[in-house]
Amino acid sequence: MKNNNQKKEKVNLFQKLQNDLSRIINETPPGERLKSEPELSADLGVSRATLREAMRSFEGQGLIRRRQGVGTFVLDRNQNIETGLEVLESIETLASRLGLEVRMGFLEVNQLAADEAMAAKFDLSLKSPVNRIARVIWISERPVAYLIDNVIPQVISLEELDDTFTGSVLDKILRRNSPELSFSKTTVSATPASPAIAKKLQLQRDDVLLKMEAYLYTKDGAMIDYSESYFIPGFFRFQVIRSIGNQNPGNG
Amino acid sequence: MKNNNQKKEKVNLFQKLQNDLSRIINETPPGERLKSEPELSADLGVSRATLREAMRSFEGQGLIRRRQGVGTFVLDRNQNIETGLEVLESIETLASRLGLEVRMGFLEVNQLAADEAMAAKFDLSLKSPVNRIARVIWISERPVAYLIDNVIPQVISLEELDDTFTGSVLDKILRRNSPELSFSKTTVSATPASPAIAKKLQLQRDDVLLKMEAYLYTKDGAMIDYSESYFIPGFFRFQVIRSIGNQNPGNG
DNA sequence: AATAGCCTATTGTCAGACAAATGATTTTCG
DNA sequence: CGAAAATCATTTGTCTGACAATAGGCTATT
Repeated sequence: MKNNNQKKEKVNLFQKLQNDLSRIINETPPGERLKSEPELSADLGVSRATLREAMRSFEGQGLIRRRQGVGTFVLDRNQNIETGLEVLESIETLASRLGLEVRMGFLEVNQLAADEAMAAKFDLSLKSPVNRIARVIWISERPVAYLIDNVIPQVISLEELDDTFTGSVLDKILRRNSPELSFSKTTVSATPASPAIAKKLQLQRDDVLLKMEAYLYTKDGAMIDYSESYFIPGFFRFQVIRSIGNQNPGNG
Repeated sequence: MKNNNQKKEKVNLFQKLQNDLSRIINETPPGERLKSEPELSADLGVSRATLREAMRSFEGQGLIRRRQGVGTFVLDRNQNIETGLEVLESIETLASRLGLEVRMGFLEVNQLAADEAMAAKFDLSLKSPVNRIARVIWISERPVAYLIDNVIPQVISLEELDDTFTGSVLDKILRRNSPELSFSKTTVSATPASPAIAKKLQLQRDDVLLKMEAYLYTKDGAMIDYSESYFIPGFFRFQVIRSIGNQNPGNG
């Protein structure tokens, strides 16, 4: 009996591979070549086929460039956070995937009573309690984003927001795997910085911000989190693949 | 005399596979299962390993969900897309779909020589001609957007931009159905209005604009149009559905 | 010195095999 | 008979080894 796999943990091999490969890519200076695929697969203990799936995934994220006959090269990320909008992930998860060092500043947690607008969003009655979690995200000693989550206490109570809280409501819900999430409906816009936000982000008032409003839904169809996010444009590039719609069949 | 923009017949196998697979996914109703990987790879004429690289790429975009022992399923990515970003359409088509009356002002058409940045985008040589089409969009007697298309002359020549031209490069290409389009890679950002654009949109300088940069690709994988679009935020709200990444393996 | 051809390293693709997970089916047994 | 256990078929996950295609460097020839 040939057994080349002594022990396989329950964790997803592919995810572990993605982490390892992500680390290697991040540790490699932009423009440099990675080791060859046979070498890497040997180093990482996976087959070349599996490694190539991960490579393809990173290529799709614009982190590497593969050239047949030459090698695989690390692209210059230019300290930009560039990500697809199709999949929702926390900025902390995104940053660690990109090898950027982020830290959180100015965590503010309040419980407030729902005003009319908020009550309507959550389909709650007026003055129901809503937990508001606001934070500033720093990258390389500069504030780059301001994020506000409004979440109903049934999903995240104030007691849960202890030392272990990283700041990301999304990550917390995902980690405990309850409730099961389905999708987020996000609206993209632009806005001048209000005085309050400008101060937090060390900007001038009315400087330009990219704004996203997101409604997070569970598989039951309940809306459990309404967030407003403000990004300094220079640091963030959000991508989306737009497919070609059904053409007008009338014209042939 | 050597224009290397002509595509070799031997197009990227992976790109072709992505197109085929994309069509299959789009034709499959959400929630339905795709054929098994061995079947699909046989249908599409590629090996299972290559197919799986493409699958991984689509999984990363949140289009499908794969479950070991069960199959691969098409996710429901458009619960409600009204002005969603998922599908590319011209602003003229969008407006007519919404019953808005739009008109075009300030159509400007130039031919310019590609500078370094533009040449790199199109993979052309320096100073190759590029046609630039800029226009202002008006809705209800107010300018609301400024759109710039840069397109290679092989796709749209200056002679084609006659009276019948509505202003939309996208619509023109779609109407004549050549070349066949595949998708657009769009980046969303925010920017203050430059003096030139502010004047065209009747704004103050440094007023906030939503900016989109889009690269339009044909089914051959060639990039044929690079566009910059500036929208006044109050008039546009772009939505996108973001699915939850599969953080938890094999847990139905 | 310039050029054409060869060599080698690297990614691209393939075929086949087995492992692991899942849901349906059949068997076992109280 | 009914429920639990075992079995089976299907499907994705991963591995192995091989060959093709490409690019860049090296060498021999002119």
